Amino acid sequence: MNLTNELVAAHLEEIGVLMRLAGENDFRASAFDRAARTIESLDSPVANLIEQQKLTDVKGIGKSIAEDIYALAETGEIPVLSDLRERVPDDLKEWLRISGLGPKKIYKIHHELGITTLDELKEKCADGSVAGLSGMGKKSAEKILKSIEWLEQFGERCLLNEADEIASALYQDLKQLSGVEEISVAGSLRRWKETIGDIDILIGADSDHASAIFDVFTQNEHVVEVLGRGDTKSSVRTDQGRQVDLRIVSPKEFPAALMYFTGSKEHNVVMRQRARDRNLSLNEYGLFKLDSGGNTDFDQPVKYDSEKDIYAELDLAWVPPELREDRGEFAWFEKNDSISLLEHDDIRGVLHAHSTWSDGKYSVEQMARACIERGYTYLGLTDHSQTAAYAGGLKPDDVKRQWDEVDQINEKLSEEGHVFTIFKGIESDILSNGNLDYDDKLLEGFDFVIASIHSGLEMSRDKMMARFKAAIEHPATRIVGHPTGRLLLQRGGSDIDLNQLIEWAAEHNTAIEINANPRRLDLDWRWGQKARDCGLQTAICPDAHTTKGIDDIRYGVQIARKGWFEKQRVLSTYTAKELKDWFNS
DNA sequence: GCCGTTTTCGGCCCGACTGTTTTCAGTCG
Repeated sequence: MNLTNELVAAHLEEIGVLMRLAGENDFRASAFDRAARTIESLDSPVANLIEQQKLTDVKGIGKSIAEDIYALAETGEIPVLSDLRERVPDDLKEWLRISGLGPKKIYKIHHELGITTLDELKEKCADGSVAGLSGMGKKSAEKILKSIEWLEQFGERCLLNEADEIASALYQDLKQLSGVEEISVAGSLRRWKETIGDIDILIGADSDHASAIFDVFTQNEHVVEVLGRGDTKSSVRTDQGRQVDLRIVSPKEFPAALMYFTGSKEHNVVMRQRARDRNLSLNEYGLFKLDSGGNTDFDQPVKYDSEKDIYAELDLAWVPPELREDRGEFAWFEKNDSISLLEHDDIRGVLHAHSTWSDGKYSVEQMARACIERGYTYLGLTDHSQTAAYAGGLKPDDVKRQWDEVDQINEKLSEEGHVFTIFKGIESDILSNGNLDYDDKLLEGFDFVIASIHSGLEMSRDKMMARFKAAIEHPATRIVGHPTGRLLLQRGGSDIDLNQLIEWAAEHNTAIEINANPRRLDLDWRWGQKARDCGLQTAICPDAHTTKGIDDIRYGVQIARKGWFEKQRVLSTYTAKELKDWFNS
């Protein structure tokens, strides 16, 4: 059995979840969580470690979990998981998504009322059975019902752009209030995760202003429900179904609080452990010495003025928020003062955009002018190829007419004094046999080809990889488009071996795009370390179908940063001349 | 379940808030 890292991680993670639901020791469950994340972020195949019987060399994998993985490799299953699956109904996992319900309460409700489905849970909340359980009450039952309603209407998470819009509006609203000395978005939005659950906003203000600030927050026009309100924290639900948490701390404590509320949880756990190792305690108010009993001594604070100071106390350089995922940042920032990551201003041009020739909404000229307005110096036009009939893909004759039009517009723009180039590209379908979508002669005429899969996404892993291999080996292919084909919150991607794909692409001097459309963000940032090790090139591709779609580049830049991409490995930072040379290299 | 140059056993990150309680467990981030 060929075990992938993702598959092993998924098994371990499921054990962790089911253990909690089965009411078992939380630390034990956490050990499986940690092991899952470790395996997932390995940049070599776990299969090698299995073969060499070296699993326990990996930190966080002990004898017991190693044996579980060996069992998985040999028999295809893990006894402890099989056992858990029998004991814990699958439906209960769904309940974890309900806010206010954790493993303990789920365990209690399931056991004492003998129910497993979401519908049964709704019934028992409505008829008073849940309220009758010890430790639960009428309010708990109401909260559960309400939370299920929200969940069914809006889902658990939203796309990055939606969260970004909600947060920006609230940020603007709060920023100007009197007493607000510091304000920042925190949480997963500050870390630019690809999807967002709750939105976190942090304010530094003296406590006598807090009440007035919370008043404005809870009375914002988009707020439909106030979920909670204390002296330092308030949570609301907006009309788009998102929960927003606002924390107010004193300006002095702002840096520590910002670090704390930015997370990730995993990053914070390591930070606190590092503090403990240095006889300190880290919390949202700062760093403190430990007293003789090993407890936080709030009378002995360590002075700091910024996040940077706090990292420095723990022998680390400042970690950009995007990298705070406990995926290698500690090793890096122990040894290095900083990291050179792609910046927004580095982007010089737009690669991957559609026009009215296929399924875009604007003409080539309109798209080009929109790029110019935004200060970009080239447009890599890539309409769909002929097989994408649903998207108005170009027949060979269309291609030649489009080339003529591009020549004319290039000339016209040049006459107007613009230093701007439209590159003749195509987003060629990778057919099921791995061929590109035109004959070689026509393909040669393009400045560059983005090769993407749009159909047959469900093929087996082996067949998908054979398709990609053939496409990458084709001399015309310069960029691989949205490799997994996932649509965030809608459908998962194809089953492919991304580690292998990255190796192949890097070997053939072919780039893999970071599709910047917030529904895709594919290549996923989690493969950033592998890409870095292989020297893979990428491009920030808005996949724009409208002029406004060009602005999605900003999400792509953030994801590239999150994937540890530096400027030199991003084609979109090249000048038109450099890019042309690279296309022909 | 994992880990350890103070430890092979006994820890494992920490505080706010809520709802249920009369002192705290569970959830959340």
